Amino acid sequence: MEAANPLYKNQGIHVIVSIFTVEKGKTKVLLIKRKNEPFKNMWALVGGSLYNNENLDFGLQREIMEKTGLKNIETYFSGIFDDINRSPVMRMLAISYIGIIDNEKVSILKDTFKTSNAEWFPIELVPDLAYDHNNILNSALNSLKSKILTTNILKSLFPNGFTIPEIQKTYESILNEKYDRRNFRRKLLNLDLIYDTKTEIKFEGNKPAKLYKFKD
Amino acid sequence: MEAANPLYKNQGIHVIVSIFTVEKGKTKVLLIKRKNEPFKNMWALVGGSLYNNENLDFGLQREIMEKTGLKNIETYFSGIFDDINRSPVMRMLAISYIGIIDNEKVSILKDTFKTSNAEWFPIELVPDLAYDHNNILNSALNSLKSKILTTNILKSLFPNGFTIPEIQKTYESILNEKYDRRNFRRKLLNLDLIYDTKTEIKFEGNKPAKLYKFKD
DNA sequence: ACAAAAGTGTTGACTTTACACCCATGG
DNA sequence: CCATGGGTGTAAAGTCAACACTTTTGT
Repeated sequence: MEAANPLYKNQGIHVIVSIFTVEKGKTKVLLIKRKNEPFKNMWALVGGSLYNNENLDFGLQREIMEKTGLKNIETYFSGIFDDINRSPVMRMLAISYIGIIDNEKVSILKDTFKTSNAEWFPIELVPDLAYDHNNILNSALNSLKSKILTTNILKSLFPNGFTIPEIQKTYESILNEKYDRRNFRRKLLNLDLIYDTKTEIKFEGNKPAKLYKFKD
Repeated sequence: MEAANPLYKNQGIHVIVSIFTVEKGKTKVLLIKRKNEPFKNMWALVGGSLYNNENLDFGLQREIMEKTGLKNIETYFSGIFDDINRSPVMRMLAISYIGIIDNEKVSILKDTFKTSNAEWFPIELVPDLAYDHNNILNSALNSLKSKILTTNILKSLFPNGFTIPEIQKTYESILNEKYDRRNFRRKLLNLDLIYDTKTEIKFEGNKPAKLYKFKD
């Protein structure tokens, strides 16, 4: 059925995801280079237009797949962007999500039907992006900071588990803070988000560390 | 400009608000009775379809005005409802908000172009609602409960200020809890959301109470 | 002077912070 | 046996929960 009132027509929904990783103490975000108008040849966050037969998560996963080749990325709601003119094509509402993955464990398609490149950018080196994606990314980064303190969002970064000193570095990278080793461990354990796998990981020349995993 | 891909067409956005009040220890929600299809003659939350030339807040305020006569209601984001078939007419995404006002200080239009009635319903006596509005209301109530603990959302209930014992009853009504008077006062003051107006309110036969207001 | 509701302070329990020592490994 | 980084405990400070008495007003 078609909408009668012309004011109801020509509206669409963008689903956008800021996919983060943490590498050597740097928080990075995955950007793709657009092949098509509008904003042809500009860098952009991953995402695109929702189809009218998709719910939000389904459409977002399709867009992630189409533009990066990645499958089953866990995403978390971040915010809504409703500027009337945020797209030059037609009125598009953007619904923004965040995700986080280990960039060394995945391979990203650099060339797809709609993209001509894909790169991880350290967040302080992000260029001018298509649409209002710089804004969206900014707010996504804030969401990331608050989510790692209360949810198991980092699970996707450590699918095989992690040691406490290892994940502490990740927290410190994302939040730009330093924490006391002993108190950090206690606090993280008290959050009841992780459990001891009762296995140990050996490093070169150091005492082996306990391996933990996030609960579901 | 029209979207090319038919999957991009026929999508719309509902802006929906659960407007609450608290009266004699009861949390109530404002419902309107629909005059038109779909869901003709059913009760529903306030809201409707966003126009393509409106941002979310503007569209929401217009809908509130059209269906209740109320102006300038402060609203807070609550959630998104993306079921593909949540509207029988076409694919509609719903963006849900909450608001809270003093029902004794406003007058609600009972008959408008699109509504044939409007009533405050105690939340435990809410009937079957149009669309997925029962779901939306449920989640809105949870948002309300968490927002009163961290934001000044109750400001709109007490535009002229409040005494601590008075607002404590409101907290207790919404959260269904009882609190110690002394600890409640200390906690609320520590949140840094309110300030002492240095005036007092006299009640019949009681010690006068200090008047506080929410900060902006 | 009494009833009704408002205002205030203290103690113990718990949580959070700061901080120092011992342990396991590889070289 | 030494260097590196991992693991743990404790004391002091701060926060939160429980609780009782005093104040102001109208009658």
